[in-house]
Amino acid sequence: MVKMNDVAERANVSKATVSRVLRNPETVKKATRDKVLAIIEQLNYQPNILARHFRRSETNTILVVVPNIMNTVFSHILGGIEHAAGENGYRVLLANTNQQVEKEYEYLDHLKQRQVDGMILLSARMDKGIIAEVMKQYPVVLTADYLEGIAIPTVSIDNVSSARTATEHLIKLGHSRVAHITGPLHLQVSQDRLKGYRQALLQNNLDVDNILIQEGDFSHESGYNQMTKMLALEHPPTAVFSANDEMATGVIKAAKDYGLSAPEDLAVVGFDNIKLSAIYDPGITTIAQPMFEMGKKAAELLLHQITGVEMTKRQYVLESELIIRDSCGAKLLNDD
Amino acid sequence: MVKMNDVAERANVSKATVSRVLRNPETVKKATRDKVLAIIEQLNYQPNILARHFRRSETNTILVVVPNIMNTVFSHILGGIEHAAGENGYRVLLANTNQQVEKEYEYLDHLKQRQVDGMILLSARMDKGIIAEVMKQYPVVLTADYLEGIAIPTVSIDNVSSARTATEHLIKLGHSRVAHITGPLHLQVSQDRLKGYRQALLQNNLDVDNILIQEGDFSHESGYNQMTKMLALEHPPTAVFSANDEMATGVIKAAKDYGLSAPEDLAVVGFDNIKLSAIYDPGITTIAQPMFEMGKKAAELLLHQITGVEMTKRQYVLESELIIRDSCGAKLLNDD
DNA sequence: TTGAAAGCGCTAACAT
DNA sequence: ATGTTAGCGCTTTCAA
Repeated sequence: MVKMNDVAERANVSKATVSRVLRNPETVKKATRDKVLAIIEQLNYQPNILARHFRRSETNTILVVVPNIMNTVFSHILGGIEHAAGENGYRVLLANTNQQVEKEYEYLDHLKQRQVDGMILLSARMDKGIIAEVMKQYPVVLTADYLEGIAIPTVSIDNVSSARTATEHLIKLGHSRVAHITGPLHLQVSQDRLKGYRQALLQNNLDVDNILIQEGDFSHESGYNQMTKMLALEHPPTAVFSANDEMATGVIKAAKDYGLSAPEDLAVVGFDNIKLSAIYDPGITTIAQPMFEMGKKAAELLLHQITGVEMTKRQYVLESELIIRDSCGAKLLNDD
Repeated sequence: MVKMNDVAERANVSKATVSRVLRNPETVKKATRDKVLAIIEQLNYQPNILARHFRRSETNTILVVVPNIMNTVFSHILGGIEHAAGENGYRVLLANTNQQVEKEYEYLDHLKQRQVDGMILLSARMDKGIIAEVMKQYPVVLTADYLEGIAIPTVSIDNVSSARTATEHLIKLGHSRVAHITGPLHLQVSQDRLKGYRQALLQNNLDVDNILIQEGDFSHESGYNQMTKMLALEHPPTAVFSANDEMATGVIKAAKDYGLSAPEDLAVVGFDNIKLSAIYDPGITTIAQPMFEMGKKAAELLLHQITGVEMTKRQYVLESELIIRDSCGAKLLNDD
C-alpha cells in the first residue's frame, strides 16, 4: 500500500505538502502541485481515509434511522437524503429499526462513538428526555415523524391540516357520513391525521361518530377489514378518508367485494401519494407528501448543523397537496 | 472525551489491559476484568471507533451499490442485506447510482481506500475487466443482476426458467398469441426473461412473432403504452407476459381503456411479486422473486469472503415461484 | 496474566 | 510556499 510519505519522497517534498495538495490545493504553488499530482497518479496513491477520519475525528457520514426501508414512503425519503448527502460529499449509513425502540437506542452509540457526524431520525419513539440530551451534544434532525414539546430540528408536512383538507374535500362533495381509517395510533402522524379529520367534521357542523373511526395499521389488509366491518353498519359511511394509500386500496376492495364500487357508491381519499395511488384503478385521490424533498431538506438541515452554518429556522413544514383522481368521485361531478 | 488511558489509570492497569477487556475479555483475569468494566461503566467510556478502524484497518462496514433505492425490488433486497449485516455486527453504507455507470466507478474508491470491508452490487454495468480486477483484490458480491463469463460470487434467481414458467402457464391456459413486454434490454435480467419467453413458445411449437415483443422500461406507463399499441394490431395477443408487475398493471389498464378486461379478454402474468401485485385488482399472477432472501444470502456470502470462511459455492440460484392470482384467468377455469 | 512501547497514516500548528 | 514535528487513540508484539 503506497502511502503519503512515498509520494512525498518521490516528489522531493514533505508529507505536509502532499497533504496540502490533497486538501488545500490553492495553498501550494502550481508547479509543486502538478508535480505531486503526477506522482500520485503514477504511484496510483489512494489516501487512507481511515487515518484521515481518525485524525480529523470526522467521518463525512450521516446515520439514517428508518423504521423499515421496505416501506415506500421511507425509501423515498431515504432517496432524498442520499441525494442531498451525496451532493455534499457525505455518505449515508443505514440503520433499520424494524420499529423496535431498542434499536433506536443502540444506534445512538454510533453518534457517541463518533462513527457518524450526525443522525436523521425517521422515527423517534425513544424517551423525549434522552432525545433532548442527545440533541444537545450531536447534530440530529427528525423527519417523517413529529415530536411535541421538544425543539428538535424537524422537517415535516402539516398532517393536521392536510387531513382536514382531505376530509373537507369529501364533505364538499356532499358527504355527511365520512369515515376515517387511522394509522397505528401510537404514531404521532396517525394522531395528527385523526385530529385533522375531526376538525373538518366539526368545522362543517357534522357529528363525529366514533363508530366511523377505525384504527388500521397502514396495510391493505387492515383497510379491507375495517371497511368490511363498517359496511355492515346500519348506517354505513358514504365516504372514507384513509390515513394512507395502501389502506385506501383495501377500502376500495372491500366495497367491491360488498357489491359497491368506488367512487360511485363510496368515495375514498388516501394519503401519501405513493406510486400505487396513481397506478391503482380507480386512481386514488390523495394528499401528496413531498417525500423526496423531505429527505433532501432533512439532510441539508443536518449538514448545516454539522458544518456550523447559521440556522435561522429549525422547523420546516413543507407543502402538501390534494391530488384529485378518480376514487373520490369529484371527476364524476365535473363530467355532468 | 474520556479515553482508554483514563480508564487504565483509574483501574490501575495499563491501556493494553483495557483494550484486552474490550476485545479479548477471556485473556484477562476475571477480577481485573470486572474492575475495568466497572470503571468503564462509571466513566461512561466509549471507545473511539475511528481509532480502532484506523489501527486495525477494517471498518465493519459493507457498501451496497443500488441503482435506485426508491424501487421496491431493490429496497426489499436492501432490507435483506441490512438484516444479515446487522446480525453479524456489520453496518451498511448506501450508494445510490441512479443508474449511472460513472457512479459505480466512483464507489469503487470506497473499497480501494479501505473505507468499507466489501461491496454488494445490485447492478453491475461497469466494464467486466475492471470488475474482474476489483474482485481479485476485494470482497464483492453481485445480486439482482447477473454477469456472463465472469466468476463473480452471485445470488440470483434463474430468470430464464422463471420467465419460461410464466409464459408456459399462459400457453397451458390455451393461449397461442402470447405477447411479452420486456424490461430495458440493456439489462441482463430483461434479456434473460425474454429468452425464457422465447424458449417457452418454441418448446410449445408456437411461432415467435416479433410484433408481440415490445420493450418497456419497467414503468406502469410503458406497460400501458406498449399494450395500447399491441391492441391496435390486426391480430392482437390474447395473453401477455410482462417482465415486471408494475408494467403488468399498465397492460391491464390499457386493456380496460380499450374496452377489454383482464383476465376475461386478456390474460396477464407479471414478475417480481411485489406488494402491488397482491393489492391490485385483479390480483396479478406473477413470479415471486425472494427479494429479502436474496439480500440476506448476498450479505452472508460477502461476510464469508470478508472473514475468510471457506466457500464451497460461490453462485447461488434461489428458488422462484409462480403465484397464481386473478389476472391470468386460471381461476376462471377452476370455477367451471 | 499484565505492562511497556512502538506505530498505524494522516493533519495542522508552528517555524522558516 | 514549504518543511518539521507532534500526536490523534487505539492495538499488538514482545518482554516480564
